[in-house]
Amino acid sequence: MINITFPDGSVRPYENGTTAYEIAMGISPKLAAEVLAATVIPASDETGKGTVYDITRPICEDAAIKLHKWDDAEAKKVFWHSSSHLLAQALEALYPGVKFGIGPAIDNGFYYDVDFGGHQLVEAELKAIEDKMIEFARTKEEFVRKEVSKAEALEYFSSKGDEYKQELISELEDGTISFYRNGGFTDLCRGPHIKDTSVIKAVKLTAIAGAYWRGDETRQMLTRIYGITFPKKSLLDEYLVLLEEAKKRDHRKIGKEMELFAFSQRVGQGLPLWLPKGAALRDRLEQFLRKIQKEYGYLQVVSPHIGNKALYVTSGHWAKYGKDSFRPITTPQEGEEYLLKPMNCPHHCEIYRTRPRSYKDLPLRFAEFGTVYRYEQSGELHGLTRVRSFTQDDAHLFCRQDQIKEEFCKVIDIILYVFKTLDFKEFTAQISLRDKVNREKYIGSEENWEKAESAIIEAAAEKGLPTVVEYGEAAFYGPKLDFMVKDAIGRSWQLGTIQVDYNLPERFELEYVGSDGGKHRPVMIHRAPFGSLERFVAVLLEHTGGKLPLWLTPEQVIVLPISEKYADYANKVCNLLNNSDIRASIDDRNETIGKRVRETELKRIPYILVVGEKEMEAGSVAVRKQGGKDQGTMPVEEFIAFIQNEVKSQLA
RNA sequence: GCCAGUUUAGCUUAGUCGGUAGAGCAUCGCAUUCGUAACGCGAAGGUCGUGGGUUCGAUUCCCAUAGCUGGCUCCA
Repeated sequence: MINITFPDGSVRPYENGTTAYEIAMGISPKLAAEVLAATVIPASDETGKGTVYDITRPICEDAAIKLHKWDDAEAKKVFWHSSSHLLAQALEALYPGVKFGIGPAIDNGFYYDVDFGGHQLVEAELKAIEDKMIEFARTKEEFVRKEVSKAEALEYFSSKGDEYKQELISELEDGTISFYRNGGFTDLCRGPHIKDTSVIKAVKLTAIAGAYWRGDETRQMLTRIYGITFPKKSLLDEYLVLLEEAKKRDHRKIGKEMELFAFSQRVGQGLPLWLPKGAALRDRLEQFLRKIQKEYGYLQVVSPHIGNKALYVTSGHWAKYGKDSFRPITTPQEGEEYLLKPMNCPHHCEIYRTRPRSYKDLPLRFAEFGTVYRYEQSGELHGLTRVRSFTQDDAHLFCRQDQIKEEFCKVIDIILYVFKTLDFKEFTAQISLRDKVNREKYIGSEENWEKAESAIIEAAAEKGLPTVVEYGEAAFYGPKLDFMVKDAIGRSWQLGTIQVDYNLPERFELEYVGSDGGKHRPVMIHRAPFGSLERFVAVLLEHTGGKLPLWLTPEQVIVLPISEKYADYANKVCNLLNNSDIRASIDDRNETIGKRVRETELKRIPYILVVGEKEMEAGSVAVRKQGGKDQGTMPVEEFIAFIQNEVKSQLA
């Protein structure tokens, strides 16, 4: 007998070799039908993390168990991974001779990389594949696990002629290899899987894309088929609705509708043009940050858009990124070369060097809304989130070793204030450290890296941030802390970043005179709460669906006179608002009030003031809030105070 | 950069199995002077992304090229 501990702490005895499915059955058949996977934490497991098991896999020692239903991430992962096998099974039935790469579960579904030989898969074929998957799912095929030897595994796939699987197997250790079979399809797989295919009720293949074998651009391009499956048809429908909602919130669409920014083929790929309303929006965001940064002791600086190549040779960026950047700008002077600035830090280092610095000067915080230019690969460009010209809300903090943590904490405070003001309620902080093994790409000493990494970890802990640690995600010059926010419909975006840098001060030979009279090297911290204005505006538009907070939105109020007769009064109201720094305009076009209200709503303007006979006589306005909420009629002065209060409360 | 798809009026789009294109919104004119999500009538607007090729004839077929989209790789 073995003892199984349940999440509520209760312990029950079971026969050795019992399965999660049998345990669930013992509780209720309904539960057993819904359980897709189980986390089993054997008493001997010192990490306490346990392993996700197939529900049919025997449990052979005392263990804690957690049964996973669809709502758990673990269950979804197993479900989708199994679905990728179902996809492969369907593909093998429909396209005999196809070869398979890998087919994992991802955040939203799964994919399988497939080599179709000479065949070019087109989207029209997906429907037939979906139907075949459903057909197989209904036959209730069990996922059967089988341990195989390395030789056996190689033999199977070489007879099948699948060189991709053979390559994968050749890298595995003998004795750790397992196959899973569903119906007539057998795949190399570590598992775990769902019990059988019958729980897969709804299938949607979402996209076809090219993907390099093993992510290596020098190797074979495989066809990647993306899909998602659900245990209920209604869940698929909900998912499709969410996709529609995401489409509606696309910042590229909203940016066009709200006339914020545009692109021109003639200006060039990835070079956004900010239209008047968008430029004003940026300006408001800049002022917002300037104000708080001033409170935190930042000093605003300005640096040119180009810099001598020598500057980037010194910084090391030329060696690392030179070949993939915009080409150097030449001059009439033989041998003279300049680069469009790809970052602001080297310039700020030179600003630091303009005079000898004392330990009393530190920390020194140089801030700049600095526009930088990077030659991103053409296929990588996307709306405002990935462009070739963008403006960083950049700052570099030069400080003493003992000040790092405090400076870090202060930056975290600024970032949290930004998130709060812009209503990003959910976020996590990702601590990016060096790769655990492969360390030759990092510049700087082991000792300095250790110090930097622990400073970040401590600061994050002190501020109580929800954190995840990622190894191998650090920049080449230092570890970093990145903030990932969740938007209103649950998608994750990377925003603010804080990075420690022991490298540039070294390269630029930055120094300060300490209290001991000796020369010391300052530490540099890069930070950008928005990341870039472009990216931030994009995320903000997707987060809010274009319904920006009142303080930020391009047009706050529109005044609609019922007819021409009240246009003069409407103008008067509009002027009063403008004089009180409220962004108001008038729409006195010869259109019905209904039509103008509709158009104003579609333009996402927060307040509509309707004025006619009654309002003109009383010196009042009839207030309608975005979405049709009638706020009643009030004197103009009262409305002005009302708006000013709302703005003030949003910025508090 | 790589794979695939896509590009028709300012915007959203229909369409032509090869015979030079049709709509809604926006714009302009007329009518209307209106009380909270589309009043009516009329007009104008397109060398169908660009350059080649095939053809009696190309927006449609083929090739090249650019932009865009979805992925891959990349992201200082």
